[in-house]
This record gives sequence, C-alpha cells and structure tokens, in this order.
Amino acid sequence: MGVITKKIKGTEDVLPKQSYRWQFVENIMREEARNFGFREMRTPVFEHTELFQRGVGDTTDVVQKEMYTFDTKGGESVTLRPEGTAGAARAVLEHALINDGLPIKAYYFTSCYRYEKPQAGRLREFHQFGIEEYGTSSPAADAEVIALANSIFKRLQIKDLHLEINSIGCPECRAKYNEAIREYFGKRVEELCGNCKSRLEKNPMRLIDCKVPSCAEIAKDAPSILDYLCEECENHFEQVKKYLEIAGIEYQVNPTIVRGLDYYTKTVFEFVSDAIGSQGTVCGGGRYDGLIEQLGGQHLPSLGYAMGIERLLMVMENQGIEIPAEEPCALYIAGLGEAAQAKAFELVNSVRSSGLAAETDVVGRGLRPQMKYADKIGARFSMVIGDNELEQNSAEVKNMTTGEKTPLPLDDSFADKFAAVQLAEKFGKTE
RNA sequence: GUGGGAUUAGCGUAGUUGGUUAACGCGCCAGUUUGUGGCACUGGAGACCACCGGUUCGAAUCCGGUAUUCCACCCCA
Repeated sequence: MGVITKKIKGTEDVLPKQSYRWQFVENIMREEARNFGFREMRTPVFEHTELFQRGVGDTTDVVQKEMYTFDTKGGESVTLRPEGTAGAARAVLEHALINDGLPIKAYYFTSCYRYEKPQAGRLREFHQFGIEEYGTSSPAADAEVIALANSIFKRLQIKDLHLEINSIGCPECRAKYNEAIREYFGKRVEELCGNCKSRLEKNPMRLIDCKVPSCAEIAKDAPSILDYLCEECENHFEQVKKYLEIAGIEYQVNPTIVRGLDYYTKTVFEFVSDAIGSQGTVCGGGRYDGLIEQLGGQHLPSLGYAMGIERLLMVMENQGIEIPAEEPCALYIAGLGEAAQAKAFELVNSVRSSGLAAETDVVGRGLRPQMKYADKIGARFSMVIGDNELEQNSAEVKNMTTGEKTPLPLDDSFADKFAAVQLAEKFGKTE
C-alpha cells in the first residue's frame, strides 16, 4: 500500500462502527460538566509558538522536543497545540472573560499533538477532555474540579481507578525543596543513573520517582516536598483533603507526583488505572496560580486538568464495560421496480421527517439482498412495496423480531401510523 | 531519543529442511427462492506474502536495511 492510503504514524481513525463509543463518553462528559456549571469553549488547533513556550514552559520536554512547529507563508511560527490549557488561558485573556464574573468555568474537547514515540496509550494525535476554572484560590475549587472528574468516571463505570494527590507548593516552597533535593542527592552523585545526574541540574524533583533500583533506593529516604511547604500551601493542601473527604472521594497522598508542565503550583493530582499498561494516567491536572500572570495578565489563580479520551476508552474496553449501541434503523422499505422504488423513497423521507430513522435501497439491489441488508443494519421493521401494494395503496410492515405484520395505507398518514406501530412495539404493548 | 517482539486478502490465522495457479475461517457480493431477512448449500470478488536490496536455477520461507505496529524506558493525557 502506498503512502497515500496509510495514516500518519501515531494517529488513529475512528470508524463509523466505533464512533458511538466516543459519542457515549463525550455525552457523559458534557452532561456532568454542565451539572457542575462548566460551559464548552473551543479554541484553535494552532497558536503562536511563543504561547506554548511561555505557558507550558521552555524547559519542559513537551516544548523542547515534542512540538509540531512550523512557519506559515507569512513567516510566523505557529504550533499545533500539545495540550489544551495554554490556548484556553490565552482566550480568557484575549476576551477579558474576567469581566463576565468569576470564577470562569469552561470545558473543552481538543485534539492534541506531540511528536513522541507511540506506544500503548500514547499517540502523536490524541484527544482530551479538559476543565478550566479561573479566578479562585479556594481549596473548594480544587475539590470541585476533582469531584467532576470523579463523577464522570463513576458514570462511565470505570473500576479500580485511584486518585493520587500531592502539593508541589508555590514557587517559594519549591525553590527551597529543590535546594534540599540537590543537597541530598548531590552527596551521592556517583551512585545515580545518567538520567538522574542531569535531572539534578534541570529538574531535581524528578529524582524522587526514578525507577532505576539504585536511584530508588537512595530516593527512599530523600526529603519530601510535603515537609517544605510554607504555611499557606500546607494549609491549602489540608483544606483540599478536607473537602475531598466531604465529597466522599477517596485519595492517596503521593509525594512523588510531579507534573511535567511548568505552570503547576500547589495541588497536583492524577487518576491512574493499571488496566492499560505503563501509560496509566487517565486524568492529570492541578492548580496553576501563576499561569495567567505568566502570559501577561493579572494575578488570577486557576486550576484544571485533562483526561485522555483514548486512554479512557482503552480502560473501558479492557474492563469489558458495555457501551450502549446506537438506536438502529426503525424502518427499512424494500422497493420492487422503478415505480415502487420511487414510492419507497418518498415514504422513507416522510418517516424521517417524523423523526424516525428509515432507509431504502440506494444501490439497485434485488428484493432478497435488500432484506438481508435490512437485517444486517438491525432494522426494527421492514416493508416491501411492489406493483400490488401500489395498486392497493397499502402494504404490510413487518416486525423483524416477531415476524408480526401490520397493514398500513401508503398515503399521507403513513408516517404517523408507522410511528404509532413502532411506539407500541417499543413500549411492549401486548395487544 | 534508547531497547525488545511482530508484520501473509477488510479482520483472525495456516503455510514447520526455500520448489509449479499462496490455503482456511469470519466478513463482503451474488445465486439456490423470477415478492420477503436470520439457517443451510453453491459460486464470486478480494493478497504485487509491509517495502527495498542480497543469497539462490528458484524466496512468503534465508540474510541485511527501511517503514509501520506492539511492549518497555523516558515523558505525559
């Protein structure tokens, strides 16, 4: 197969027979978001490259080596969004949404792009559902946002997800903590893996969750961020935990959770599943009090998270969670001969206008293949029209599961009368 | 970016010391029934055996490279 019929590495097609799975989870996310007072926001797939450099952070892996960046014909550098928060924050600033009142509560569905090496649960184009809440520093907001994720997972019936939370403090606490880490590991540099040696400089907090056994051994007794939180941060974290308890949400404090994007402060959290391999984080986020300021706005404490839709679907698939199938076709009309086909076409359209799904042949097939098709698409009812029916101006609708037949007139009342027949069937009317 | 496994019709597979038209199941299209689906039977379409190159009289089969995919590291949703 040549390149033109081959999808790009790390991308996926969602085919007609599986799109209902996406729609199912998306609908639940929309409903729950609405219940929590969030409204949808849509922003462009690409933004000025500087937005991500500033927002996500120049030193992060995502910005340094994973962005799809290119120059436009006009000579400006644009980037396909690698995540959703920066664009949302930009829109909040650009449209001065702060004037609509606080907090600003928005959700989004986005496709995101990262040039990574694909593996289970990691794609180059992937989809996120995300939540953004701007203009609140209250711990209640942290808990609210987590509660929303929690109720989505509940409604999706996902099992064995655990919530891990941590606080990485404000920039002041973090600076002190990084210092402590450097000092602790600095004494044993020679024993660290190559990766950790460079982490010592670039991203000291990463040292504490290295999986190389020798490093993990050293990290075991390393100082914990939780001992370096300032009073305000510590108090905030305590309150978040309290609110989670009020909401009845179980969590584990995991001091090794470190977010890879620069904008995070204080609360960070992940919902993790062990059903889909090593990329088990199905939802990750936290607070980013400095982000809006970082982008040139005023101080506007904020928070949010993103869930990976592909990963969620994988978890559901692996856990055998059933997703309700789409409503099948209500009526298939088979036509025999040109005049009958035309009539079938007309009737099918009137049924559709009445709000029910109906189909007829558009391929030019014989009767038997048409009936097979009706069966294959799971049509609830079928009907055959030929010269006889046209003459009598009446035809029999057949219930495809019971075989029961009901005569209906082929006039203007057809759609209404058919609707009555299918309603009676749907609600189990016996007589 | 680093490592390991895989790659034969739309899907799932067979092809085990290299040898004529690459096999099977499901699916698809149609016929058996010239006006009725599911079952059954019959037939049909569909594969340059991932790609490129090498060894050989001869390669799906052996060797090398590339691509894609899966898994792990890294990182993250």
